[in-house]
Amino acid sequence: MEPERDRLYITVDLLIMTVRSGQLLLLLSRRKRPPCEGMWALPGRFVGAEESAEEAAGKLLAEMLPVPDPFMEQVYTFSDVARDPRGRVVSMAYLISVPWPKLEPLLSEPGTILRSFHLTAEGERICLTDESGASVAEEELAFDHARIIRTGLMRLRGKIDYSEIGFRFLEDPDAFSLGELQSVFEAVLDSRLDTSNFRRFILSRYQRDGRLSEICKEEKRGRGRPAVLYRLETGNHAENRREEK
Amino acid sequence: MEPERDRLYITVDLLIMTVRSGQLLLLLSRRKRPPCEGMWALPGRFVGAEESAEEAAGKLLAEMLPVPDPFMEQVYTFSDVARDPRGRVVSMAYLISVPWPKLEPLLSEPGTILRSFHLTAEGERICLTDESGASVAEEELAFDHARIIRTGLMRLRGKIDYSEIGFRFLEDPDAFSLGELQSVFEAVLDSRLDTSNFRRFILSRYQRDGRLSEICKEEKRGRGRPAVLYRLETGNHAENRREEK
DNA sequence: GTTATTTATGGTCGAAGTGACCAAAAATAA
DNA sequence: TTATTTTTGGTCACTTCGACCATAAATAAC
Repeated sequence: MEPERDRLYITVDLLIMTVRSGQLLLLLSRRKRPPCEGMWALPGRFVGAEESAEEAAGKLLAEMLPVPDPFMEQVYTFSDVARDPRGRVVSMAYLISVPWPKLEPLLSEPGTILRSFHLTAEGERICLTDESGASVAEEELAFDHARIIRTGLMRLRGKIDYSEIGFRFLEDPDAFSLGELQSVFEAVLDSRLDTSNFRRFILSRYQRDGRLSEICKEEKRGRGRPAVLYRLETGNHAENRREEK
Repeated sequence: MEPERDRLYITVDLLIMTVRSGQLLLLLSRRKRPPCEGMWALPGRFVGAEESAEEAAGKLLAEMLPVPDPFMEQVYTFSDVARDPRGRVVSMAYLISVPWPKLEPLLSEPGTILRSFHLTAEGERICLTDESGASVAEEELAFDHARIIRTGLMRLRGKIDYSEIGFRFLEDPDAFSLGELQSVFEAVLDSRLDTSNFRRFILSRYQRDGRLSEICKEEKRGRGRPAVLYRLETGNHAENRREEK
């Protein structure tokens, strides 16, 4: 698709995030074409005239990473005039939470161009780090994607302790331990949490209204004492409260 | 402007809100043209190819209601395929907080087509009430504007107790009493608050870091004991935390 | 097999915050 | 002068939260 001047286009850009061994990962691909050729970019796609942005984002995700039952959430819409040198392109950003075990086999498939980067933030600047430790500077990111990533990360961090988005990174929301959940929170917030306090927080918040229930304790992997497994009823609870600058 | 088929358009729709005597008001205008002729609608405008959505929203506001230093905030972007019968129109909603004393003279000017409605919510449904008590049903609202209004109201309510948005409804952010601020909160939340607890909440939150400071006590209108006046430093504090469903 | 290590679970303690009150001060209205 | 209204300040019980500590139950090390 070649954009025309004097016309206005909409794209969706995906913030595909996952948590692997205590680290928050973001998926980027290297641009093969100008503009911004060779730079790292969020996967994106133009929105067609016959589809909603949600549908466009869903289709793009299905093409690139056919994960079952993906969790998508609109983050923000970026409409600066000069954000795309090709012309007038408005970008709607969607945040997608994927459990790492579902993502990992898809990433190693031959056709995949997506690569994962460890995502953190230092003050206002985001930090993206390669598997080898090499970091991607904000200047190496295409368009205004650094800003989009920053917005998405702040959104995720802001929502994690009052919405269910943290649970969407769990391999199996019907059988997880509190330790696994804590690991997700620590990866997202990039800080260590007190295990005992975290347990109290989660249980008091979700077990009170019966959405979090103990399931039969199975024998589990890992070193220490085996953990009780829980299940979250993904009810349509009131989950709208706070927002972006 | 006449939309073409097979093309995609972007509009901004404004949620202009104010607080008058303890009530939250929203501005609507009656549509003069099809589609949705005769129905109540949010003021809106197409986004041109040479302007950002923020600029478009600012221009529209300046044309219709030239309030000084308006406070705008992007709420959400609505992109359902069938939301506009003319074709493919994506709407970006902006929330605008205006002090009633600045708004009132503009509303009574001859050219103004905007009218104010008392906005509340009963569960999932919004309630819009005329000055005379007559209510506007969700079905009398154009397009998907009922949904947009609902999203905006929830956003406002969710942010009011941790962001500075409540202060933007005050006539003078450099000289207000806690009673005036409480009245704003009560209007937005549509519930009564305990005066003493509200005072403690605001002072502990904003006075601690020096952003809220007492100013010299002027003689003031009203009945009871005269109030101490405060001033808020509208610093660029971290105000991004939580978001929409 | 015994000991160290790791992870999970449970609890305490004090600081801070919150909701429901009460009371007094300082103005106006009756 | 008295009643009413609004502001200001305070108490008290309850909850929440951060920083700890202790124990249980598994594996890893020796």
